[in-house]
Amino acid sequence: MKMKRAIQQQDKETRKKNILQSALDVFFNKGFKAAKMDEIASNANISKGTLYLYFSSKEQLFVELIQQIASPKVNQVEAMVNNDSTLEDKLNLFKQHAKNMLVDQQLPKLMKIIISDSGAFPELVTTYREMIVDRALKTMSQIIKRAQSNKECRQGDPIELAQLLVAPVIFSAIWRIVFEPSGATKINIDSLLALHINMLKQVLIVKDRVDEDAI
Amino acid sequence: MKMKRAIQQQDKETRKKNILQSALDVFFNKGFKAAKMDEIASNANISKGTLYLYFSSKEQLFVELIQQIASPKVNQVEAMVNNDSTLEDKLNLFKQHAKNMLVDQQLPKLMKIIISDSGAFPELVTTYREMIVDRALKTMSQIIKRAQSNKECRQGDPIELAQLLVAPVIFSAIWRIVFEPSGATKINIDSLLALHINMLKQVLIVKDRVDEDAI
Amino acid sequence: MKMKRAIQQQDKETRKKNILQSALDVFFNKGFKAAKMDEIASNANISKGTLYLYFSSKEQLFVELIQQIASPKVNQVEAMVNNDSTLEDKLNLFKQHAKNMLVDQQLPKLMKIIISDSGAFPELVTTYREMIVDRALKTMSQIIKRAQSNKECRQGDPIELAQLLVAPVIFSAIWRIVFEPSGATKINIDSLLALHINMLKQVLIVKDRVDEDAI
Amino acid sequence: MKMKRAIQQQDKETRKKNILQSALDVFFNKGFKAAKMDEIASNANISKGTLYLYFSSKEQLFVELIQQIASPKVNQVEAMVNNDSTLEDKLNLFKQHAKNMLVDQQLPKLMKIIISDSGAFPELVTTYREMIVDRALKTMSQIIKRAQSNKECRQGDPIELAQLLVAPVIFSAIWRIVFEPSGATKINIDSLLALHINMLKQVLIVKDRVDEDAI
DNA sequence: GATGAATGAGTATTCATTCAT
DNA sequence: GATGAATGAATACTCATTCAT
Repeated sequence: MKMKRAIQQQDKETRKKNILQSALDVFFNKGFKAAKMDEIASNANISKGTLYLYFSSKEQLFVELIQQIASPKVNQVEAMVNNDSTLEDKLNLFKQHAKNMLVDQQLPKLMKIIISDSGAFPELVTTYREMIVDRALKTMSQIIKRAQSNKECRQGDPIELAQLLVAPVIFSAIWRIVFEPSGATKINIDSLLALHINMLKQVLIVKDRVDEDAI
Repeated sequence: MKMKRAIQQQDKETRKKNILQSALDVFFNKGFKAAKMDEIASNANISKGTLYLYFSSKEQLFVELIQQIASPKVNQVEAMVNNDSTLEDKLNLFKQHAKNMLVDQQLPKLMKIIISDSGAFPELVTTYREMIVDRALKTMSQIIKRAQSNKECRQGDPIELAQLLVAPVIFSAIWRIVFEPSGATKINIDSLLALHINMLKQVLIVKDRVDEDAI
Repeated sequence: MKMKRAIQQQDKETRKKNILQSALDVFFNKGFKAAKMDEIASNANISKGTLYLYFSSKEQLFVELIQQIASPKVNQVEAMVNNDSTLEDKLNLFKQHAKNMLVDQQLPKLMKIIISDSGAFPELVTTYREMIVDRALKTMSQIIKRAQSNKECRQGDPIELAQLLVAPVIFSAIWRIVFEPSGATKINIDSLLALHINMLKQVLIVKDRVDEDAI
Repeated sequence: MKMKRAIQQQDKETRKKNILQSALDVFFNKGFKAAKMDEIASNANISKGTLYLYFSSKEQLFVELIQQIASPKVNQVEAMVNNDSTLEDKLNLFKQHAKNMLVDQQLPKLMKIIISDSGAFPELVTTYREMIVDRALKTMSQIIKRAQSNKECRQGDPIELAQLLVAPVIFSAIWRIVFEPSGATKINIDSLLALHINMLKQVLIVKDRVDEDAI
């Protein structure tokens, strides 16, 4: 059965979105090499030929998929720092963003794809890291650095502190993506992140009174 | 040139080890689907045909590889709990084990393979998780639970505390495996784990009474 | 952008001519199999769909192209014989016709197509041969035969003499079509044909005086 | 049914020859684009996979085929000039070589392939032309030039004379390759070449003195 | 009538697996 | 036991043809 034609530019964009969504599923489940263009096409309810009207090759589809997903996330990450509340507020905000990201799953799925196909697409890993990962960690470490100069935060390498802040989010992402589908106990994201952030606040945030700090 | 025949049982085992090591490299770098039996064979200095004298199929080689690597790790993990020192000692020990694991890279590589091919081998993920991950987390959480009943450790869900304990190790593993080859700043494992464990000690360990500690 | 409708019969014919011209270029450059309908269409400034309003298939377009080009040539060839001048005049006329044909290139291009796709279209080769080649050779051989009975021309198989007359034209056509585009020294058609015809005249034409002929 | 294995280097060469022979047939009949690797393989009584053990791609097979056929011909052509007999002897020798070439058909088939796929492989045309065609024509024109300086041959551009010498051979090749399979009257090569060479001798060869000739 | 989006049969190429040597 | 030549199923990609707009 023939698909309705996408004559309008708008329809074409929609069609492209459908294909990218289907591609995300298939690349995510199978990895680049094992993903079949046929499967991506039929999951998007189009024929193989139509796929090639929108993307000139498997590789181009793959690369564009990564970019489409990754791009909007950059700003979200950056948004967190343009906000001059207290460190505590920022940690709370981070918790919220992290939760959304984990629930939405797009970024975790992307992460899984990147991990899987890092060997075959080293440039992609570089791009993704520079665009998202380095940026996010840099943003976080700047927040911490600023808080440290305010005496709001305890001392310690800001980059390593940012890594420790982020680690449980990565852990949760992998858990959900890799282990839960195979029957693992589900992680309670809310609870885990709350515990994580609470503990961090306890160690990081300097209480105003000098004497309390004197451990 | 023909390879020497592996007449002795011992030689056979050595040959198998070589193949598995080669397979680990190739599966790790390419993923299951993109890995070529030819490459695994030639990296092990044997012919393609010989490969099939030791493993009946690519899939069987893959499965056996996972098991061969995973099995010995189970005991290492379990060893940590058979030791009734203080929580602080145990956290130090964990730090040491974690560092070794990250330096040795076998387990991180296995982790990458599992993540990559989880879609194609769900049973394998289950096995790996039950054998290693669940066991490790359960062990950690038991340590914490015990410490909590000793009043040595603050309250909080022991499983989630174990997850937070483990998270930076996972993070470091992924960083080293995925990002460092593509040019990321290298993680200082020692320093990061030290910071992590120190912070954890600060929040978790209950200082009983000042005088007891001072002995 | 939509093309103007070819409402008038005249427009239709023009459109068809355009398509055939475009098809000639493409079939000539690529051969039947490698020629793309898309390219033929866009070179004719119409859409792929429109092509099918004029020709029901690639094959039909091909066949019709051959016929369209070949047909008018038949009469040109035949025209040469309906002319009762001397053999020398006829050879001069042949030289002129040959030169025009080589300069115009349509027939040489057709020849290249026929050679290339003879395997796939044997009936076409038959048609083309019967319509053009056999006819031309027969015409030539009749001229020669007639001249022989006039004692204007030396003896010898008229068909073979016709073939030898034509051979340098075929040679020149191939040279121009195949070799010149890849950098070969250009043939000087005028000069080559003049030499050819002069030499032929020397051997063929019987000078009036009996004693000179007595070799 | 599996083919016997080519273990010895010699067997491999034989296998390669078989494939090239099959490829010649198929490329000759269909042209490069329409030729199917499957057909080449099955005509050589091997599987498609085996083809790729000997040639890495269709294009490489094509190029190697051209070279394999063309290379040995170069020397044959050159051989004609290393011989300091009279021009008449050389023309007779040429007649003989030309006949052999036409009967053997390998070079005519190659010529047809070159003509057909000249558009897609311009470098190949260049190579073939430089290796064979230019060389042959240059050889012929040198023979003529030398004969002209000996006063053995009449004046005229040696290159054009060489082209006229060669033209009927090209004509015959095309006739046999393209027209005879579709039912054309067969050319009598012997007779046509004899007539051609005789006529050439008449115009070209300068009879020194009547009495010398009369011995 | 004209368009070009959609289709799917057709083809080059790869690679796990077999098995004659 | 070891080898690597042979196989053919599997898969990315192309392009003639159709037909909704």
